[in-house]
Amino acid sequence: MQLDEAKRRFIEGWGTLGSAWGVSRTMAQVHALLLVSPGALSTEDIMDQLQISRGNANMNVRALIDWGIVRKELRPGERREFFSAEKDIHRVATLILQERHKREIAPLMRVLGEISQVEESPAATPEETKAFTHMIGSIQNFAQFADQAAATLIKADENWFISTFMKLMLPRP
Amino acid sequence: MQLDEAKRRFIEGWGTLGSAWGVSRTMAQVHALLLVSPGALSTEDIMDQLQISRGNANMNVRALIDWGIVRKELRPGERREFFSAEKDIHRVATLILQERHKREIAPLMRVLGEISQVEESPAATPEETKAFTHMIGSIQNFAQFADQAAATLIKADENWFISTFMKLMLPRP
DNA sequence: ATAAACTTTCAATTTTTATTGAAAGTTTAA
DNA sequence: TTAAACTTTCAATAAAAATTGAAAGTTTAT
Repeated sequence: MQLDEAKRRFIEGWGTLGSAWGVSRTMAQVHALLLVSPGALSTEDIMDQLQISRGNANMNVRALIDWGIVRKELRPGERREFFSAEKDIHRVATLILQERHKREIAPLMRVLGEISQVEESPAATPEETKAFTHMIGSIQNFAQFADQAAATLIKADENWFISTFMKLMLPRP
Repeated sequence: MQLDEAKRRFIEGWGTLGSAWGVSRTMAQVHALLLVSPGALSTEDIMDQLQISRGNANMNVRALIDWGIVRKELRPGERREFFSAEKDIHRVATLILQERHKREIAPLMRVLGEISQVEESPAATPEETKAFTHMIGSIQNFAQFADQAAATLIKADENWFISTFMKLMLPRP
């Protein structure tokens, strides 16, 4: 397979993965394009390569910068902006995790905290209330654990020794 | 807060979380409703409580059954079907993880494996090709590690001792 | 065999989300 | 200050996804 074809397939695959996980297809494709481009690209480059409009390219690049996984790059003597993706995959994972935590997990945790304060009332049996608070509590515990574990493990994978050690030690999923 | 209000808020919050992670809002809401309902519900119950059509309720319940997190329940002497959610949150997490792996991660990994076979060609510099295969390789490694770690950690959290131990030992994210 | 009680399907419709493109805004150089 | 070279915005439009509801299909009891 030629490099161009391989890049095309990566962009397509990354876009598909993104849309399955709630990231717009185009945003994921812009990210993929920047990931596999050796140098920084201009808005026009992105428009050309992905066949999208200027507005669309601009919005999605801006969103990626918001996520912290794409950087503006200014070149002396050039007026337009160039963009490049963070290439360290562990850093990408960390940044995405942080952002999703902030945007989606934290708000849910707040709601869980509030509704776990549910009061006993004549309208519901004590058993029903207890079952509910138990359910909410176990979701809270699990989310907190998963959250912490994810961040820790990304750090762990950055270290070759721990990574290799764990791959040997952990049973297959 | 009354139990009903708390349940309503949970259903809303779970629906919002779902839609941010690529699960349809309604599917997540049906799941949430079943999670906080002590007994099994009929299609009609779901329609009433979430104010959705019969077709919609049926499709989403079926999808949840496909995911393995909702079960049909048949009652002797009743013709219609009742549905109940898996209440063990660790099992829910495991099943969701398995399904998402199968549907979204595995196909991407297949693509990554194929495109990592990219050949040297006159159209690209060896450096460019090497940078590409390095990028793809690090995504492959990371995905494999994360996958394995996630499954292992869910199992770990099922065990109170390990869970508590790790919470003490792992640094904060 | 028929009817009643359900479940499933799917074409039409509605709702939501993404995209366009042109106008408005900004920065730089002369 | 003006013009050129860009970037950003946003109302209109297009595309995608979810939803409805009625018809078709299925199962069970008689």
